[in-house]
Amino acid sequence: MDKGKDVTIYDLAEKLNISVATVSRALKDDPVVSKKTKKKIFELAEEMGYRSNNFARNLRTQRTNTIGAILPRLNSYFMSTVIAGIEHVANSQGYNLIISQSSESGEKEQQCARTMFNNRVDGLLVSLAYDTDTIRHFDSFLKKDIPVLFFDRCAEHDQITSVLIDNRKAAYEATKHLIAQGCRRIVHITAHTSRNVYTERLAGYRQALEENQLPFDGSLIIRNNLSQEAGYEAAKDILAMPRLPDGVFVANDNCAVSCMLALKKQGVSIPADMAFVGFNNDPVSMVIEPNLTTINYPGYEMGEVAARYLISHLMGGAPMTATNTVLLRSELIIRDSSLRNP
Amino acid sequence: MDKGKDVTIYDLAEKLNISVATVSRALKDDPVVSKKTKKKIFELAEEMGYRSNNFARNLRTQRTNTIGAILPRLNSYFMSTVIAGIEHVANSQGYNLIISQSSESGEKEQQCARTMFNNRVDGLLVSLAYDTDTIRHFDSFLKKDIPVLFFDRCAEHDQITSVLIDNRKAAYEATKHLIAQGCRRIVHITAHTSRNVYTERLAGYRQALEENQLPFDGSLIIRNNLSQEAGYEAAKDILAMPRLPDGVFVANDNCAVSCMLALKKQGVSIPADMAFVGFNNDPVSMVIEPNLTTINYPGYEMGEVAARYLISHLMGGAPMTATNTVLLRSELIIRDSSLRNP
DNA sequence: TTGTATGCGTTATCAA
DNA sequence: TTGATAACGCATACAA
Repeated sequence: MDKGKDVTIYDLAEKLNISVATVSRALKDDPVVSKKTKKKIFELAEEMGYRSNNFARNLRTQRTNTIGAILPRLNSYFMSTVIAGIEHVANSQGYNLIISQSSESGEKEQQCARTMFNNRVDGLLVSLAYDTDTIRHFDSFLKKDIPVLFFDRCAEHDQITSVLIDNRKAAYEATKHLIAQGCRRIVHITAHTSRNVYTERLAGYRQALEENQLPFDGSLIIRNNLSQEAGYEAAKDILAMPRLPDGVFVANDNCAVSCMLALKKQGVSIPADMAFVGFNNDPVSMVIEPNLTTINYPGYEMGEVAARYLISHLMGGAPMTATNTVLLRSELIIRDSSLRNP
Repeated sequence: MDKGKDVTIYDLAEKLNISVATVSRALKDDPVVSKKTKKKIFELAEEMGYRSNNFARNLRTQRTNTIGAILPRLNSYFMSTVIAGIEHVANSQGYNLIISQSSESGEKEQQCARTMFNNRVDGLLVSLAYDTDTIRHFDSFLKKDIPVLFFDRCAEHDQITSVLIDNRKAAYEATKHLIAQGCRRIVHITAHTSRNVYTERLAGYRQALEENQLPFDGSLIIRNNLSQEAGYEAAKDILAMPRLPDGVFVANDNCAVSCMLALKKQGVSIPADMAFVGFNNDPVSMVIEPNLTTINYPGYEMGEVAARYLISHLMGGAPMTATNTVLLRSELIIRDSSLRNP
């Protein structure tokens, strides 16, 4: 048990008086090596505390066994849940995971991509930043046939598969539900961006209005960054409206919750005066009173699916280009914040 | 712009009719290379889309420029905040971050450690799992002088520095506050483990009782896994007590919040009947009504400090063995859940 | 200031 | 079934 130096296959080979080639093969569990030698080698490796050198292997094989993930932020409930799912799959498949966050900045996202590229990840999982307006920074990957996969915050690209839910449909269901509860003037709070998830949700909202012969009123759309603080601001905006709305559909639970709190403080009764629906099924939706009706967004599953998909491709499975989009199931969870006739 | 093949320093050298050694040195910005040649090399590198091969370099230098992080779980508010802090520092210092989760299992933690070891991380950040009872799985790192650093969930070890808050003191303050609010029978909900953070909090709780001549009553200690579900169960336990408590100090906001919800549903008035204090300053503490008094636990800062500490050591800074413990400031945030005489 | 030559630990291609 | 050996791309000791 030497302290400083690492044990290599040369050490093993020398000690057993065989060639490094055989040792290498044995360690890979190559069936061509005889059981006997294999056993000898394994035992000695164990005894000498051998560990394979990944760099040398990577250098040789030109693969890293590492997948990269670029996320807009790490410290949100949804994203951390997704990461947990990704990590779980990656780890169980023997892949390493390297993670970085774009902090919702397109510029930072490009940096992250470059770093991932230089680290030669075998594949890349990405959820786009708020203000990413071009996805050319992934071209270098595609050019080298390194698969890239978007999840949640996606963009159209014919070489990149997207894993997401049907945001339009989910928003449609949410809005329809509010209408069914008697709402006629429904505010929609969404992000100030053209990121797919938000435009789709807006589209679903509009569709539900139209199908129910309700006019679309642009003054009922509030755009902000969907943070907690933004929720308080939104409440002010709502209270300042010449005619108060009777329903609010928010593209994010966090923002919905703080908005509800602010409105409640001003004497607004929920759901009687205003019914609320959020998005994500964040744990806070169960803490706010009344509990928030929301869209269940399976973050953990999304992480698992995305990672599994990427890895199975890396392991020589189905080509990615075949499928353009993988849609996960989501569902409306009805709670008290929107139930007017219980 | 060849598609398949990577550009190497050999390509650059050949094209410029100089040696690879010079190219290598120039790319490292070695001052020994003349400005002129350096410029030529940089320009060509840019033009040909050269990117350095980290494996080759790592293989050569025996360093990876990567730090590993093992966390009990990724999908909790606190932990994801810590990760964000770690990632921020690592990234800005040019270090890669590889992450894995032990899922609160000591066994899985050992696996993670082994993987990190095989990936030859330059340093390791660890927050221990619930049921980790030995830390021998980090010996292999220490033997090779790979620095290991604990944060939040720590264990005593004379070669491992710990970054944490003064849990005992924080719990002491929390309990003292409840006593000052008139509480005399204070329940403490904590984890079913001997992990430092929980034993320390319990110790702080006891100390506050003793200093105020209140008897310690083991039947007032509720142990569970501090999850949301556990909070509901804890509420049942509390309501089943022969004599109801008048204060509750929970080692975790999430659990506190669900416990409060369950108690409220049963007609318990908070803080009048029972005052509540949580731990962590999780966002839900601001959503629950009344808002939860809690200990502010600076997760992001903790991540930053831990990462910075490790990296500065790696870059040849202060040796880690000098400092045993880095204590971060925490503070009691008083909100309505514990304020009896407003 | 630049060049030569070697080793880092594996894997893969031959040949035996 | 095994062995010898050439890459893989880079960094550095030594020489020039």
